[in-house]
Amino acid sequence: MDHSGAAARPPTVIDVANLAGTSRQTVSNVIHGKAHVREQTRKRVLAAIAELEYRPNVAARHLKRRRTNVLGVLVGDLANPFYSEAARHIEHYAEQRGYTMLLASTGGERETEQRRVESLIEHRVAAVIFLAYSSQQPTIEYITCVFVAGLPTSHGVFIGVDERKSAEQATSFLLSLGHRRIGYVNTIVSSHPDSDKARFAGYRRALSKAGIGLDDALVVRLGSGIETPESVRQHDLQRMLSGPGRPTAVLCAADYTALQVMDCADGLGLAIPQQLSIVGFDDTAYSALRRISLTTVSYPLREIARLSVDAAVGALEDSAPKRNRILMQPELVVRGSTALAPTSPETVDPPATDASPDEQRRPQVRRSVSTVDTVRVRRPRNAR
Amino acid sequence: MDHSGAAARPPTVIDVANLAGTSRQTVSNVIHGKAHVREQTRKRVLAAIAELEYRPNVAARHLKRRRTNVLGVLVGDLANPFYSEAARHIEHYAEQRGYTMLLASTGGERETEQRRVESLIEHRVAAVIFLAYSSQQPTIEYITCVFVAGLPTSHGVFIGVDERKSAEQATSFLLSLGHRRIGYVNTIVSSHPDSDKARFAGYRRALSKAGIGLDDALVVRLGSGIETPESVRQHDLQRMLSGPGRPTAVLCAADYTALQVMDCADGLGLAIPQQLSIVGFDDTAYSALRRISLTTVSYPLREIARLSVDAAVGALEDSAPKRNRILMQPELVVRGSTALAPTSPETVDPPATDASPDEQRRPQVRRSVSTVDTVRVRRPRNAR
DNA sequence: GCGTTTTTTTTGAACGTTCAAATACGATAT
DNA sequence: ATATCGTATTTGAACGTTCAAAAAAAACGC
Repeated sequence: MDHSGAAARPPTVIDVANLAGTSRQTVSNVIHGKAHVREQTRKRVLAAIAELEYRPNVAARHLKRRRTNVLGVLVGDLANPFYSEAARHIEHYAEQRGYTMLLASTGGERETEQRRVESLIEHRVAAVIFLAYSSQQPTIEYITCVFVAGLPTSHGVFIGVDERKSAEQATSFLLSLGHRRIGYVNTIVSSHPDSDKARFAGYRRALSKAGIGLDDALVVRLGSGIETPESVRQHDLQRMLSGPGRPTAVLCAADYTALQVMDCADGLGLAIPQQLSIVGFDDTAYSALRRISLTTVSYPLREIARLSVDAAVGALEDSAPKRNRILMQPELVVRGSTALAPTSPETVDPPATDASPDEQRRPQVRRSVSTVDTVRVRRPRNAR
Repeated sequence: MDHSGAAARPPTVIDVANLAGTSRQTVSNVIHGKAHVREQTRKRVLAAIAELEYRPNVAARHLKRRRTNVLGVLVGDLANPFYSEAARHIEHYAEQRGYTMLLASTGGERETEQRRVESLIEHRVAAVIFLAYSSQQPTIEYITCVFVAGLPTSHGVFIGVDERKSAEQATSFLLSLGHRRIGYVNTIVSSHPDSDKARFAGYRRALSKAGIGLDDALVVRLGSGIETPESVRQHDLQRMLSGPGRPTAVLCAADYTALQVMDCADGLGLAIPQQLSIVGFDDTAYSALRRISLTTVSYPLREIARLSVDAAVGALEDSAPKRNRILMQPELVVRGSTALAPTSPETVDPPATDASPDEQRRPQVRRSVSTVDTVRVRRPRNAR
């Protein structure tokens, strides 16, 4: 099987054809199982393919067919498990549909994003799935777009969750636990400015419904990456958590961010959840670890991945236009990072929760069953 | 700027040439800044490019030039931060050198790996960086290979760390803390069978040097993924950790695995590090979190990423042959997941460490300074 | 055996780019 | 004015594949 004599360049259909004693097109036909090919010929061609270890050149195929089987995927930060897990699922579903995933990450920087998108376009990806992007997107007329973050747009398919509502429900849950000073921590590497806004809007709305005004001192925007713990932004977080009017609970725009907050609290010696409740967004694998046990808004990540691939491939292959807005409902997974607010003047009316306070306080216990409905039931009791 | 009248197909050099009133080649020349192009012409071409939002078709370029600027990267499991962080760095360095990253993950399955490699070949990637692969690799003559896992091979560049030595040193460190029953937990989705073997060999060697035999009951191979905590393999782990002859320390082949072990211990109510010391491999971002505070063998991940891109690009662009074996020395980062072994008959001679036992026991304290050298100094005192 | 249909195979052209060679253009020198 | 040279630009061909159409081979009917 050693063809060291041959030039170090990959064999082509013509090489295969020559070896099989036939022509280009016949080889092509065998590969695609299309036209009528005599069984005898087919065998010879297959043998030649195996012999030469021939693999079709997808670039040449693309050129002639004028479309690729590549799905571009744009994520924010691969270090964030939300994105890496999403990428993993997308790769899986894409392959199932006969597509290859071309992954690119923005790192949360506008310029990087632009370059990466350019690169995807240069590769003429058939579609781009945007899991993270700035609002300022170059118009790509000839590329199918699927947006997973942000807000429903006019062009392209949108698949997402109701961010505002989710944040509102998560905040309401904290309110129902008696928290009145609830902080909000965001990250720089976010999926989309609009997602940020929507989540923040939900947070604000829940507060205002409870008659609580927005306190800017409780809002922090974090730098990216766990690995840069001493960034400037991190100091803002420390100040927020250690100041005199520090919050008793914090809503984080991502689990990844929640981990930073949790770590910061650990550093400050704040007990979680006794002194500080934390709620995240995403429900990444780490949040389920007993040590972390993060209460979080769970996103149906696998489903989102499947739907976005479906949407992309569907838009490419089906003539029938699909519905271009899919809105999913995330659910709140209650774990050990949240508890009743420490007794304070504001907490006049401690709500009767279905779990005993003792159970609420033990971080080890994992109660990942409570859903959005639970929150809904609870909110009216307190939102006054 | 709206060209809705034009066909929904990307503009080509010819479109640009027509608009600029010049020819294909001149456009090409402008793009590559090569030949003599009159300033006046150059401007017109650039204007046309901007006007049409032209982007070169890399597939066509590839076809003509007979090589791509794409680096294939094969990882094990994107959910494992080791791989996702590596991918992130590789993407960065690749872009710096003018290359695009085409990421593929094996999921630890032989068949998936094979399909993904096929896909990389079909895309005619200029090189493949193997961060995870089975020993059984198809011979790819016309593709540059860089191996980051496994053992130095005859073909391709090898960049790695001395796995055996690292594992030996980590084990020795545990021995120096007085541990005698030291478990070993591996994962299915590993970088390479040989890496596994090397690490395990190091573990065994350290044990045998200390006069301790191998106890099969202390060796477990875990299923993949944190998200499947109740897998069959997980039960093996539980049994190992809760059995009568349970270990006082465990060496894990990856941080990702160590987290599973840690979580399992938490579930069993085993105090870390008082009742169980844990050492991992990789030093991913999560291991530095105070809640985790995992003692681990730190890999110079960014450096490895940079070197592998350098090696790949170097092999492609330089005529001079580079050294094809780079072996790096990882360092042991001592954090809170390890402590002196609980007093037992075997621990006759507790070593005098430079940290007080009290400090050793507090998980919150991060002492990430100790390196391999520290271990070296300590080992002789105890290894008798 | 010969025209006709059906099946199988081959050939030419094209996808968008770049290399190599050819040509046009301008200027300078003769 | 013409040869000469350097600069600027264009043209033809090719990369490896597939589409469309042509051609060849085989099968069929009478």
